[in-house]
Amino acid sequence: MTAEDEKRFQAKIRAIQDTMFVIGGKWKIPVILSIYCGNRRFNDILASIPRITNRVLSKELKHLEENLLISRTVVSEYPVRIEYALTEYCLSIDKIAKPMEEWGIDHKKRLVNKVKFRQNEYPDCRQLH
Amino acid sequence: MTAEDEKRFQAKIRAIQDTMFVIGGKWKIPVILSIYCGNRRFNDILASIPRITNRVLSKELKHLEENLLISRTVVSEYPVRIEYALTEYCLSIDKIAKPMEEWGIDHKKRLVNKVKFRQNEYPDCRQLH
DNA sequence: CGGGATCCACAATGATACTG
DNA sequence: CAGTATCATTGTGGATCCCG
Repeated sequence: MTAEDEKRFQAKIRAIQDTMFVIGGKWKIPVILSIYCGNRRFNDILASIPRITNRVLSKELKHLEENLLISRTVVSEYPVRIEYALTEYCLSIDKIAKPMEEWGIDHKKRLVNKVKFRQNEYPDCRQLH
Repeated sequence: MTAEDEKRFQAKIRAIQDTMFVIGGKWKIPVILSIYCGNRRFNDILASIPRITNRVLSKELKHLEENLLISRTVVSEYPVRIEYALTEYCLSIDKIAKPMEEWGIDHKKRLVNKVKFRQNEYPDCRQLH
């Protein structure tokens, strides 16, 4: 393995880690999908995702905003509202979400006989409207 | 949003979370790439990934083996060796790794002016050989 | 309503030592 | 060599309260 190969691999790892940093974790995809589904206000999003707390949601929204995936708009009416929306750019994550979804489905079939498959079961999401 | 849409979204979220559970986290991609690069023995892999500890590596290897991405073979010569290798199936993660890599690279360009981009800087990987 | 501040429990990780 | 065991530390998230 040459030094150039090394560099390529390092770059690859970093890029993948970057992606995971942005959309990885327990709540980012649910938050994005919640907004995608029509929830625009903090408490609506909060209510739509079972078991999430306001502190965590707050952090996640900030993170997603910093990464340009969502926008935060102060609507200055009375009373003042705050609205979240997906950015155009956010739709680009479908490029990764799709393959991940497909792989996840395939993988589950492969492990159908195993018990210890997933630790953090994603909760029922019945309130997504 | 109908009840069926709801179910579809729940399934989508779960599938993506499943994928992240399997290949997400700090070390799984580095471990896979290390083996891909030719490291087959525990201590070689350990030495090739900066800052990983044997305890964590041990867990990661077990996790990857349970998920059929790597194989663990006891070579009964004298002295006994243990060899890790990628499975054929493991190569299928390229379907996700590629899009993630590309997205990560694009995303970084977009955030070139932001400082707080990535928290856990992946270490220099100079010992990957 | 949209969060921030604080406190606390538990999980994840590191360091070090040890074993078959 | 290929890990496990133990302990200390850190981090992460939940629960709760509070505030403009």
